[in-house]
Amino acid sequence: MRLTTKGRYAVTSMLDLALHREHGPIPLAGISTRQDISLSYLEQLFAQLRRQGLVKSVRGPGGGYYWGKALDVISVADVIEAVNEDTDATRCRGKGSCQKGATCLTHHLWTGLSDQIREFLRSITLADLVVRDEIREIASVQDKRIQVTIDRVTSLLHD
Amino acid sequence: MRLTTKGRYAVTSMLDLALHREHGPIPLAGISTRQDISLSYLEQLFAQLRRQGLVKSVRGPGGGYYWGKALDVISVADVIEAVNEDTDATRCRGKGSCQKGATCLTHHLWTGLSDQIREFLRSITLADLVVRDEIREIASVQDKRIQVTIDRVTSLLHD
DNA sequence: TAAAACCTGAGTAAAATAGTCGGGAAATAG
DNA sequence: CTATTTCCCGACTATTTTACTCAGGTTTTA
Repeated sequence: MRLTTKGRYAVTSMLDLALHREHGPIPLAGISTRQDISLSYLEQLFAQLRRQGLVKSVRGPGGGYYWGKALDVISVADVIEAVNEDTDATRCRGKGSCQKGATCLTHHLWTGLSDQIREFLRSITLADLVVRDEIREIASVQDKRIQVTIDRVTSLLHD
Repeated sequence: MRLTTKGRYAVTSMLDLALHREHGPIPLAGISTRQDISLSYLEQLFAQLRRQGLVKSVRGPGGGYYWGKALDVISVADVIEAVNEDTDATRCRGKGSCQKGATCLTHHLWTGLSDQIREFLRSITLADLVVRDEIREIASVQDKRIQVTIDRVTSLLHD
């Protein structure tokens, strides 16, 4: 289990998806605009999320992504692990054969600690995050801001 | 809060230090041999640990490092943060001014989540890890293996 | 049939990781 | 006092990861 910005992007994107779920499939272009993440990078992240079954996709106009499981079944740990494809954390890949055949201190220590962190992050689901008021409010502000931008561009086009 | 191999090296080293604390100051050369981490890299890590007051040093022969605080006061989070000098996790450095002045979703989500992870890792101290039997046992095996190597080299020198 | 969306693979600049190298400075054992 | 042991420091470097871009697809619907 590693914690990096890549995982953060993935969690943020999944949360954006969850917050807009009433609008049907969500196109990546929208997430890209709202969360300021490049479209191509999002495509790569979602390809991994899709392989793990965390999201499903619909192609063509009106298409986009939607959650592949119930929100209270998708944990933060699931999302992070989906994009972080684990480089072995223990050098010995759990075989206990690092350091010339002997089991290393790192092995037991870090696998144990890593398991605890994973368990902790597994206990937090997307559903937990969505119900938080602060987050709902920010999402609403983001939506409004983008609507204003769209309106402005639209009016310019009609001048 | 990030979780990488760098932090793991630091935690492992601090634990090695803790396990050998009855031998007085522990030279980095010993940790390097036991944990298979390059001496120069250890020096860099311990320079950061020393700046954070997690370890103290004694120079000259018989010198080495020892813990700078009681083991039950040093948490895993302390050690990881000491070597990970935080690259801002939120892009806006906690100012809430990311994304053209508005507060981003990432900001609240990740700072909150990051705080929870930090709190969790802060609750685990080096003292907690030291008392675990598996770890004590592995350390003992490591010590024996190294003694055998030393004996072998010594006998070769006297042939 | 055109456009909107997903999909794929290859490439790439910047950053972080995981070191190396070379030379110190302080302390102590002999 | 001098050799050795240890910490100390800064610069350099190879590799990997991150965070993208680009150039093309394919699928589906209006």
